[in-house]
Parts: sequence; C-alpha cells; structure tokens
Amino acid sequence: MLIDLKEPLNLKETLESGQAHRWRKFNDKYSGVIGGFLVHMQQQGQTLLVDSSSSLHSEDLILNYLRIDDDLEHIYRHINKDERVRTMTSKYRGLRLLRQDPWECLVTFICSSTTNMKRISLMVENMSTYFGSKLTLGSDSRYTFPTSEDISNSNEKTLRKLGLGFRAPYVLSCGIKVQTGELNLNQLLEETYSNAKQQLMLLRGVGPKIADCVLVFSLDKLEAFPIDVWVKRALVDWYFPQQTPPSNQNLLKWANEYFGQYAGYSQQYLFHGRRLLDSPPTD
DNA sequence: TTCTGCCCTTGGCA
DNA sequence: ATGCCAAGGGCAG
Repeated sequence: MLIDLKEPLNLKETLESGQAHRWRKFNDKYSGVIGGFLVHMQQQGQTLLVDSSSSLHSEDLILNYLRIDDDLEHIYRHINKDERVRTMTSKYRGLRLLRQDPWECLVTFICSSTTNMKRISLMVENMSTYFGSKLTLGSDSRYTFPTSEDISNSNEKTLRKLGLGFRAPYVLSCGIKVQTGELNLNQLLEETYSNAKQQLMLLRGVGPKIADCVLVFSLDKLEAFPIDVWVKRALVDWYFPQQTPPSNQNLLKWANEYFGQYAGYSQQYLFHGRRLLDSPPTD
C-alpha cells in the first residue's frame, strides 16, 4: 500500500521516541504489530510504504495510529513558547504522538517502571511470544500482544519468568480488572482527563507518570504531561536551573499552565531531545 | 495534606 | 568485574 501523506510526518523520530516499544528497524523499514496484524512501514519523503499481513488493513487504520488527524502546525503554534521548544520542534519536525491500543499501552508502561527502554521491549516481546499468535509477513514473523484474557488466566510466577520482576502482580491484577469489566478502558476515552487519570491511578502499579503515559499515548488526552527522569532533567536544566528542583507535582502544574492543552506534545519533544543529548543515536 | 526515604526485580552497561 | 542505572510506585513515618 502506498499512502500519500498530506501532513508532516517523521516516521523515524515518531517510532524511535520511546512511546511504543514493539517497533524493530531493519534498513529503513520498521516492523511492528498494529490492530492485531504485522505491519511493515517505510517513509520516502511524503510517501508512506505500508505492507501488512492482513488485506483488511486500511489506510485509515494506519493514519489513525499515526495521529495524522493532529494538525502539527497548529500544535506547534501552541507549544512553541520559548527557544527550547522551538529548537526541538524544528529539529524533530514531524514527530507525532501515536494513538496506541489502551490495554497494550497500559501494560507496557506498567512494565516501564524503574527500567530502561531495551528491557521494556524485552518484557513486551517475551509476553507476546509466550501468549500471542504468530503473524507472518514475508520472512518476518512476530506475535500479537497478549489479551487481558491471556493475562488474567496466567499467574504471577509465569509473568516473573517472562522477566517482569516486581511488576508481575501489577500486570496480573490489571488484566483481571479489565477482563472482569471492573475497568473499562474504552470508556475512559469519553471521560475528562482528570476523571480518567483518577480511575487509572486506582490500579496498583499505576501512579501519576504511568497514568499520564496511558492517557496521552492511547486515550486522546493531549494535555497529559508524563514526568519521568528525562523530562524532569529537561525541565530542571532548562527552566529551573540553580534552584532546588521543584516536586514533580509542582512541575506538572507548571507544565499544564505553561504549555496548555497540547502539553503532551511538548513533553514528547522535550523527552526525545533531552534523551538524545546524553545518548546520541549510533546509526 | 504533602513530602521523604526505602524497598522492589533484573538486564544492560561501563 | 561488580556496582550503578533504568519513561516509577507503594508504603511507613
């Protein structure tokens, strides 16, 4: 499938900015799983080359995942409050937030606690290989992400064996709540940012940071502003130098007022930019 | 109410 | 090699 892009997109920065953890790169092509099917994507200028293991995969499904409906120029006008952000939005122009599956996003970011991006991918791939169904596209094969039913029928020991460590009981409990209907993730789409956040934080293993990740990466709450170590470094270095660092709670309040309704986008550019400052890409 | 310090698993890295 | 770090959160005080 060839998709003629009418909006700015930088596929590389989008898929390599730590929002989603199942994309694998070989040459200029990315392999991942969207909507239960294996997808290969490659960008050539304003053209997106897409190959899928399913003929049912439509252009709309891909564009929806890439949030092509977000008007980036409009968003840049909102978040370009200063030179720092302007530098990042200019350098990584076309970096988009993704619209991921809420369940997969929730489990993935519970797994992100006190670990690094490589190990998040490891945990997610271990779970997919163990629970998922095999997908094939050419010589490439991947596995679907475990369903809440898969997880709820599993147990802590199995999840620990897959490398989740102390996160195992959190993921298990979460799977059970989604499976029983105690937690309805799709309903959170209809709720306000603050109501949805409160409900997510009732889950064990989900605090303000992980709740904000799920809200901004999968539940269309673009005002959510996840503060992790990198974003905190960026804020402290660039906005609050030479003073005792404000608490995360105060930084969150500040960010929501300063960046406004698209704070989530500013967060992603600050995160990506600050992280690459310490560990420049090797390729 | 809000903040602090400590603990939790383990792969990757220097 | 062995200690530190890593897209945090729960809990006690």
